[in-house]
Amino acid sequence: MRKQRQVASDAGLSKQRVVAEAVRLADREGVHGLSMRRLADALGAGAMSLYHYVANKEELLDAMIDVVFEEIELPPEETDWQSAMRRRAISARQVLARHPWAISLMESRTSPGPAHLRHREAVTACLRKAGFPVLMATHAHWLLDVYVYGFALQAASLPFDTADEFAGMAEDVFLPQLPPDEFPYLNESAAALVAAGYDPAGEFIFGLDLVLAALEPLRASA
Amino acid sequence: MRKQRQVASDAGLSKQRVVAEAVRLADREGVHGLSMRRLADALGAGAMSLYHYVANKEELLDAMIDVVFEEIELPPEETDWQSAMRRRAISARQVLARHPWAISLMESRTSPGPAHLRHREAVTACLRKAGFPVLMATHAHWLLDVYVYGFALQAASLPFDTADEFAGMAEDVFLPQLPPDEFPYLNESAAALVAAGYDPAGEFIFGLDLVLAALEPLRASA
DNA sequence: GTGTACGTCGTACGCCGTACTATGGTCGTA
DNA sequence: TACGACCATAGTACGGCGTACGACGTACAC
Repeated sequence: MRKQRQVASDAGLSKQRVVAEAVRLADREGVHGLSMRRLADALGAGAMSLYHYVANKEELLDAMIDVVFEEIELPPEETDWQSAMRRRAISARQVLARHPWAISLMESRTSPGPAHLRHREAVTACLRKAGFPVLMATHAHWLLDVYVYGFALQAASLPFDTADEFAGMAEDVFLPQLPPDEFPYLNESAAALVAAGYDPAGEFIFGLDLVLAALEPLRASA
Repeated sequence: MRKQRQVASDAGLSKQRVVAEAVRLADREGVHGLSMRRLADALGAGAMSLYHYVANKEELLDAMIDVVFEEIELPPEETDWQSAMRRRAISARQVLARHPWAISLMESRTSPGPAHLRHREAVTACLRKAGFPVLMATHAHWLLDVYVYGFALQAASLPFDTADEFAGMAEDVFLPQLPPDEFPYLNESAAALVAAGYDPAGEFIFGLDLVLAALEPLRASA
């Protein structure tokens, strides 16, 4: 019988369990709150035990990113390319909103994991089958990724998440910092945004559809 | 007379000097290489002396980001909106390529500095004067920023910078990891990309012009 | 002259990632 | 059943981090 631990599910460690708990911890406390010691505590283990499942923290972070990619829906095969790309982009945005730490990790992870590669292959396949010439498919893929990750990056850097939070912060924080004579246009747009309501999902769709439409003409030029 | 220090330019510290040296250090060693001690060493000072110019490291990072925004060209006023946005976007890409650490900092900096605000005001002004309705200007501004920062984010996560480096890594690293039967499309596009040559500046212009053209129709609908 | 305020310093504390070493339980084989 | 090998786990320790604290020189106002 195993020694009693402070965690209910004490079914022994495994790389999968370690990585999953790391993701949960990062979701809860942000990437700054993720340390090997705290992760080990959360697993009811000693700090050094983790190093039997990951070579070092870098490898742990790589594995966490790949978990994120596993959560992103692959482009469905049975529809037109725009719907397929739309689906996977929306899924990606949701996943990245759920795991905001992932964006800050992307910049420093250079070698893609298996789920990431599978994802890239599926997206490239979808674009090629839709009639994009090889290099155009590369451009389109790149642009779509830029959009998805760029959006997530900007969204993560905003100190609010909902329309209400935005309205509250606009009144209490932003507008007081923006003298109307020095920043007339920012005042105008902040006021308009408060009136209209800030809607991240809608904002995402707006730009996404613009990008998808802009890519359409590049398709038949094979 | 001041005590002799290990650094040539020993004209006394100041917040500006501290921040400038921090930027230089981050350029040279990356954001991981930037510690208060190393920064103090580079300035020929003790670690704690820095805390008379910045409240804590967070404030230092905020100030560094604002220095980056100072370097980005404001949209010129005398041309059409597309040329103006093009200029400032290209400038932003160059600046972010020069300071790759800036992108990883953006995600965690939530309150914009003065240069950042001035920049936002200028961009918003340019779009409004070009005839974008208030909310459309917001959408356009957001989309352009998504593109610029998203591009920089992706570029920073690539382990190569030039066409030659890419070609070398493709042969030595990427293709060996991609069994052709499992990843046929990625193989195809990697080969095509090696043949065509990877060109980050060109890739940036390609997507930028696509986005600018897509935004044009939103302009007159006031 | 002398008080005061400020720039700078060394030191200390509690974190971090992780190298090294020890330990105890499990299991294949005799 | 006994033993030896293995391996998951734990303990300790080291160097580096951000930074709180208090002491030291000295420039300047009176």
